[in-house]
Amino acid sequence: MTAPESSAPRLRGRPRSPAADAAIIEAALRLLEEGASVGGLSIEGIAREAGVGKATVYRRWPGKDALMLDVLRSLEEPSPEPTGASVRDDLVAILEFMRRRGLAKRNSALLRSVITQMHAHKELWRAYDENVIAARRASLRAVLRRGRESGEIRADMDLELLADLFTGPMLARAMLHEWKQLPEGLAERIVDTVLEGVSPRR
Amino acid sequence: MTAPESSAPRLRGRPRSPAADAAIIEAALRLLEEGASVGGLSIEGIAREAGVGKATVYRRWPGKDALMLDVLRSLEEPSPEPTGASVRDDLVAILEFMRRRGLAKRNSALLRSVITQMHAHKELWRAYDENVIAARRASLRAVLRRGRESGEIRADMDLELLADLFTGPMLARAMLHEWKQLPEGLAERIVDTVLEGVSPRR
DNA sequence: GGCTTACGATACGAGACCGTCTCGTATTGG
DNA sequence: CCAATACGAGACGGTCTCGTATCGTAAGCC
Repeated sequence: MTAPESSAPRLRGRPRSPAADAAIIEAALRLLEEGASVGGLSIEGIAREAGVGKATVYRRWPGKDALMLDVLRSLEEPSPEPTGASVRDDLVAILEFMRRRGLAKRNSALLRSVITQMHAHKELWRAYDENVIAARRASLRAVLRRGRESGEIRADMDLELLADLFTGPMLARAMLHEWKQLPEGLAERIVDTVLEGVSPRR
Repeated sequence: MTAPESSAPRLRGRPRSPAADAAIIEAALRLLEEGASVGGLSIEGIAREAGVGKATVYRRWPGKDALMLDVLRSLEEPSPEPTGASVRDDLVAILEFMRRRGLAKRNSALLRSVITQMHAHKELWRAYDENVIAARRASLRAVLRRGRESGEIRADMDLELLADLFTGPMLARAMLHEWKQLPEGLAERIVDTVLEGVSPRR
């Protein structure tokens, strides 16, 4: 998954076990899923859950922050390329991607914990923000801009606000009432409603 | 502010100091503002910050969870009564109320921490959810229902989805990019855009 | 086989916090 | 004055985690 170290390929002696790498990250994810907070995680607990010595963790990461960053990175999947068919379909695809991520259960409980716990360690959050969120947001903005040029979206709209109008409802629902699952077709309904508006008789 | 005990008015001996009540809750809020996570708060730390003995805290609350609940309650303000002028104005009023709460700085940093940290202690979250969020949601739903009856809102809309469409953007923005403040007029812009839709030429 | 490094396990001292308890003092009612 | 309770401060034994170090063993390279 994630190789904490890529430089200086030591050849002497026994190589580090990739299995341990994976076991550690898996254990951290498992604990987070079970409701542990980022602040409540301990290296000691993670090592125990992973069936691994503490030293094996410290050999790979200098501390909890660095480990957490790799844990987050392990969740990343490439976001979908806009097909370009129509702006409406691209927006649906992006929201549907979010929905599936939220449903993944792994992320559902996790994103909540992460997003806010992160703010405590400002550096961690900045790293996550720049590496992950910024990319997604840029992709979304590109789609919106295209829609404005093609006439599918009113020309006077603030792109920043638009982005929140589309993604906000999905995010809020995922973060606030997790268990009320994100139902099939939610992405389409959000996109179409925001596009067409809530008032009657257009 | 919040009286942890209201029954059994002990008359014997020295009465409990209301100043201590307030100091403890204030201290907890101060620590949360400074970025501490709910999980990271300690009774010991709160007592220290409040300039109060630990026993004084334990005399009032049995543990951290009960204390946290009162800390949250101390943030509550009555949500605005719908004026009934128009559904559009009522929606703006509700969102504007959310915006001001988010700006309060006290809540901004805090709500983030709370909303997700809470999920760890499921009971705490349920209590907060039932006591606070449910009431606001019911008020919002009533406004939406009224709008549907008065014809300001299309009849085929799912109220649950509508609620998320209006509140989601505000919530998401407050939770994700705190520092980018919630600008003046955001409530109006969200409401009007969702009502009228994003597509051009209605 | 010999060298080197990683492995799981565990011991270690340091330190934070827990919840209870005990100080000596302060503040009420009777 | 006296009994009762609250106060701030902090001692106490206990648990947990920290980050480091040291076991004996395992797995690669030469």
